[in-house]
Amino acid sequence: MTELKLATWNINSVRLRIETVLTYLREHQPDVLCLQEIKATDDVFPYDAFREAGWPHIAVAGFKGYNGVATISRLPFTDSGVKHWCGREDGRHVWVELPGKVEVHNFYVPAGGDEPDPAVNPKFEHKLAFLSDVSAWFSEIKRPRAKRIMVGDLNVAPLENDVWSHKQLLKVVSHTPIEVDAMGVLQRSHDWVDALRYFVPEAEKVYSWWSYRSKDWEGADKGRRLDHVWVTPALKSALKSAEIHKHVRGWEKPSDHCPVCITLEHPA
DNA sequence: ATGGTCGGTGTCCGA
Repeated sequence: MTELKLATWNINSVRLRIETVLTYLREHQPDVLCLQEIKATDDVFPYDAFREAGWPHIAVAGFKGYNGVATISRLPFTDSGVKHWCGREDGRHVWVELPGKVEVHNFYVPAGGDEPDPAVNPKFEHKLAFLSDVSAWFSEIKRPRAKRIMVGDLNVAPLENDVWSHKQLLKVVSHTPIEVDAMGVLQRSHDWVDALRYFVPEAEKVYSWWSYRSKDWEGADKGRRLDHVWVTPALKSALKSAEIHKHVRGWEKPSDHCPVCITLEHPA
């Protein structure tokens, strides 16, 4: 393996958008694609479509109707598994190990509902507990030279220029100080490097999600960066590029998220 | 301006 190309994408129903995903795979040729919100159980996941397209290695943590994550790959897995969080088996984390002992953790963090107060909103309480539990786990398994990648719809836009208006979103779930703090704890739990911001200056606005509730998503450009790719320090020097594939948001019948993609050099 | 639009366990719920 000389180069590893890995993308993450909240697809908002893998069955409805299977042709869209295949088009993306053919166009961008990632070795590994991590999907979130597949909205499918394991038994109805479209395995054959991915196998026939050339991505035969698939790990799924499915769930009926909501959530669900899947990692599809051209490279075989040397190990894989599903982890459950907060006492629920709700399809929010699947992990795989690639040749060269590179672990890829694919997450769908709870969105958290509308009210950013854990005392009155159980969904927000769940989101904070989820981030806290994952942080504690990464702190436990942390090893200085571990080659790990964490990706997914983390449902937090941590930096001022990860949202269209920092001031107007301070009380909007995804950008509140309490979530941004929780994400900071998570990021420090394994000294994660934010791959996109490794290449894009913090002063530059960059988004991966634009609401469906906008007549003109591109013109209004009221986006947020909710989708992330993080790598451990051992992989930092291997980072070659990170891109947001914004044009995909403009395709027909799009997901409200677009893919985020990184290229790593010689990760094995 | 507190609406708006999606998808699926579809005529409500979660995003």
